[in-house]
Amino acid sequence: MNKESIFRNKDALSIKYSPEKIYHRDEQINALSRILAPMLRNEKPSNVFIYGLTGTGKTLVTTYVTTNLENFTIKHNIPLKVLFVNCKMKKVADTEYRLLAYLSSLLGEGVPATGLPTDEVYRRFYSALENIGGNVVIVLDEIDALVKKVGDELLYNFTRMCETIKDVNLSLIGISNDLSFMEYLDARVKSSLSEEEIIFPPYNYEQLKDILFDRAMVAFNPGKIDEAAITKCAALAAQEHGDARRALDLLRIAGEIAERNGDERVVEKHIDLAEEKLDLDRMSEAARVLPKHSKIVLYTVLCLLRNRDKVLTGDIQKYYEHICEQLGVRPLTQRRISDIIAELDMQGLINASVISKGRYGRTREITLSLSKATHDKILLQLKQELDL
DNA sequence: AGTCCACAGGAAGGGCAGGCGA
DNA sequence: TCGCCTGCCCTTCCTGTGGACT
Repeated sequence: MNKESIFRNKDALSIKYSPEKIYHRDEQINALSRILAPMLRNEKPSNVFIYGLTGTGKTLVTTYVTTNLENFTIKHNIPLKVLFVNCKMKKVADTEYRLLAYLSSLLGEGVPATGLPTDEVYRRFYSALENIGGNVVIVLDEIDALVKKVGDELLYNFTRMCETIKDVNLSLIGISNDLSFMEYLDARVKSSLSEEEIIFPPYNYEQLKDILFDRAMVAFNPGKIDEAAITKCAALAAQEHGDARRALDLLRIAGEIAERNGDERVVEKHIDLAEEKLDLDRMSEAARVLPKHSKIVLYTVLCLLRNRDKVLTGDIQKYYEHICEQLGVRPLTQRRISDIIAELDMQGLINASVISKGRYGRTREITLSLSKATHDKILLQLKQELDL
């Protein structure tokens, strides 16, 4: 209690924090503002498609612009409603039905979590929209995840809705991490959704430094963090496609580690420790919430990769069945295991790539990119969770 | 040039749970 | 309570495929 804390305002390093100044995104802010401006004259704006890798400020800029827009319209008495949805939110907006139900609830129209036919949910959503009237902006964050899961028919319906609905200026903002995502779409959806496109390039080292120094000023007490630690953070994040979110996480965790160790200030060493911890935490949490059979498959992969650097689907299948026998559970079929491996790959828990071994068949080659310590800890965690 | 392996991955559908409305 | 709907997990059946081998 007597010691001065390292942090002054830790929230400044979280993703929920909206900084006073957004660095190196003036171009994108202006572009989005110009696109949405027609709403201020009660005219329908274009739909917008926003691309950029994780941690490039897409969501930050979008919320910044829409919040300012809302504040302005409240002052000038212009009807505007902004609906923000993260399509990756499990059990909330990851299917067509749930997304519509969630949007309807934001508009004040209750829709049960399941049970209704989809056309009825659409009908309720339409009527909620028409009741609200005026200007409505729907922001679909991580839209690529949704489309990959449920197809593009939903977007087709949405874009049709933009054109047909009465008395409402409806505009869609789609945000995606995946640059190739547009290729999956139906041509009509593509042209309608991307009337306007805004691209968020990755931050470079210098830009990340500006952002981190700015946030560190707010987050840490004076003299509690080394300049070298911040530049190291920026350098690490710049290597990883300029992900500002990761850089901020690193800084926050480094601060926490320093505080816990009772150190005076945050130095480079703490950043290294933070990087290790970040990897472990991400893996550990992802592994913890996996369904049972996915856990067994992950456990299998970790076991097999303890003394070699790659495994194939067939090896996993055999060992998986062996573990299932040990546990006394009925093993799933190869078809399902193939999907589970693909799911684990999608989540970044393993790296799987399809390769051909000529006359020895086509298969997936699975590797890991974990430190030895993380590997062992996750293996142990799964072993305990599975009761092995 | 043709064969053939060991899967990948699409399609269809079963079965169960959760929920609504009559 | 019953009929119906969606979501989810899974199986079965099937076709497709890259490239080493013959």
